[in-house]
Amino acid sequence: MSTILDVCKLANVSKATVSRVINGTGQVKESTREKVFSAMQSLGYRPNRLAQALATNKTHTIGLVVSDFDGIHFGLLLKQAAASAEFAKKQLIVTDGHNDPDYEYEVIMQLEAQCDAVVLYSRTLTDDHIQRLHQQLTIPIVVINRDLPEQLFHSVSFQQEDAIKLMMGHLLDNGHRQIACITGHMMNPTGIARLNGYKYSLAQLGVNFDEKLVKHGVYDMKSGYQACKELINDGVSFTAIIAFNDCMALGALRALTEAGIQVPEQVSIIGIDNDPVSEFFTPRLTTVKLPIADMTKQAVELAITLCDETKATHSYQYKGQLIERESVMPVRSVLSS
Amino acid sequence: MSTILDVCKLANVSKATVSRVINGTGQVKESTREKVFSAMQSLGYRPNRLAQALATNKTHTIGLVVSDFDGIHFGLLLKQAAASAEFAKKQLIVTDGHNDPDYEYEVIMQLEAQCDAVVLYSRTLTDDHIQRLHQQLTIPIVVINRDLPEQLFHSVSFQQEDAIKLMMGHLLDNGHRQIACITGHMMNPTGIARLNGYKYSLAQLGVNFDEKLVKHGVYDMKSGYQACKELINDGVSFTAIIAFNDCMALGALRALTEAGIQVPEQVSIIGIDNDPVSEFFTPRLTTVKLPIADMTKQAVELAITLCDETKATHSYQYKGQLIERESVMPVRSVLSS
DNA sequence: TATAAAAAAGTAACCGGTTACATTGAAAAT
DNA sequence: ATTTTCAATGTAACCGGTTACTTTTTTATA
Repeated sequence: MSTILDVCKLANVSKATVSRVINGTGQVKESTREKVFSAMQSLGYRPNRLAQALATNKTHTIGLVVSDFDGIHFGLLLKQAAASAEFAKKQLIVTDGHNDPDYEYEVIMQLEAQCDAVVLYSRTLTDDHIQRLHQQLTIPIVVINRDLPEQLFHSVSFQQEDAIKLMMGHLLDNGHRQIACITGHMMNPTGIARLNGYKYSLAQLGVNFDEKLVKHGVYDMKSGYQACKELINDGVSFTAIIAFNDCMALGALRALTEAGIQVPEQVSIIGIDNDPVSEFFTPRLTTVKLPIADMTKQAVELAITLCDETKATHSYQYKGQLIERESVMPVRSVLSS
Repeated sequence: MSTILDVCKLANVSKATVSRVINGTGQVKESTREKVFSAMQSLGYRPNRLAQALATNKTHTIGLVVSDFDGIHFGLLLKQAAASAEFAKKQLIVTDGHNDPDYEYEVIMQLEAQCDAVVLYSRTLTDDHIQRLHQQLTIPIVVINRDLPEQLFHSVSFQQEDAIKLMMGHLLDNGHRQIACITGHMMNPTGIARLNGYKYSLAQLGVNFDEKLVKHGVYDMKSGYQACKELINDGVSFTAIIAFNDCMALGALRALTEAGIQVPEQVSIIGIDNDPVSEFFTPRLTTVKLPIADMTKQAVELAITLCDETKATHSYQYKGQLIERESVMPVRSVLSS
């Protein structure tokens, strides 16, 4: 791997001059520029990014941290982040926190010297961790999908509670009253906000909250499947299931199918995310779209802006959008009444 | 962000001494070590990785390059790579090549100064690109899922052709003779090897290869869906579909379902990958497992080994394993005969 | 043609670490 | 008491770039 010195020798100029032609800064005679260029060419020279970063204190890199690489939105998120980063000619470095808050915290702190800004999509970090990060870090951080009480940092968030209300509204409008709920993790704000939405919607119509109708999943198909199976085995009666994401809804669908329960004729299901696979199941899953790609784009672009200019705290809010497909229908009793 | 100099001042020692306690090298008096430690502590000091890398020419980082972030195996691959890397206390930096061979080539060359080794899972790079990479790069490269004629570099590969033969064998054993095929990209060796497997198996039983039964997809559900729709619209008759991955098989399943064609009663489907979602569709998809997690683990571990020692070219071969579920059954005519 | 101004190129310090080598001081050996 | 040995620490060069500042060369102006 050749260095700038090799280029210097071959082109018979100083480091400064080579540096100037690399960066297109300062004044360089055309003939010299060509000399240097061809030297770089013939050596296959590529400036060492680490050295450049060290010297300029600019890495031209955005760090993207997720709690876990198998996160549900992970694919879309990464793809969009990569696209936005490349568009701005920034490098993207992606890391996960192994679902361990302390590890994740360390990972982010380590990123400080390697990035100009970081985008965080965390499921595991506590609010307190995030606060500390915000205080300690000297580089800007943009948080996706996390609302902290005070708007202390840049964030791109989603109206969790409203989204659930939207889903519940759809179910309630279709006459459902016995609505089972498959939640996600309950240690973070997302799960809590969503459960609040569920309870709120129930209360609005004077339906009692029934603990037995609530099962906790971990956002994957398997846990949705299992939660639904428990629901069935428990013998509680319900006419609809609301799941805190599409994957779990789809897992539940499978459990229902296995149990010989018809969807949506006997039980309706609604999910949230608008996961690409949802359209391919039978019946096609009714869901609420969580615009993760848009949110990611916003977050990465904001992060990129923040590399160069300090800005007052920005925060963007996105909301859900109902996508009606085939997994929800009016409850039988309503039809026949 | 504090530097080593801040620690020096606070602890009243030289850079060398601080460096020694950071790395646990050389001799340092216990009392001094403590002094330095507490200085680092109170400053929240973290050594700058870039500077360390520049000085030592060791980055403790493995680069993972994929052609595209929405690659099918992407989730599992990343998760496993992250786990293996962390286990060895290496940083993992992940990049995609935007499905553009030249861009991908550049990305990898750029990684040279930032990584000690790179693991490549490429769908877009040509054999020639890979050869050039191998010649140009001064760091080792491990290629997943790619067989080059000569064993010039480290690789972890999958017996593509045999896997297809396994799938075809299963279909043929079940009496199927009219087997439609939904392929993937045809510009890379994987697609070609797989198609060869298809043709070979057909030829073995003296079944004519019929161009009309072959449709090209791009490994996602949508293309599988569309390919299958075309098959139906074309009016060609077939009793089974073999798809070059599970996603496309699942897309085809959806198309069949929509057309009112029963799976597996009227048409059998088989995929390859053992994608986690395959189990949740109805009917559960019969498939051939492609042990991507194992392969990734192998590749990353090999890459990590190669950071420290130069080794002769290694190459590992994995093979497929049939997972029988519910989407394949004996062809009707055979049953009734 | 001499001189000021502008352009081109070079010098050297710096970014934040590591490390070979030099120096210091104290314990061990003579 | 003197010399040897070695643990403990410091000095300075280096990694591969950037950049403020200086010097040299060229061009423009008088």
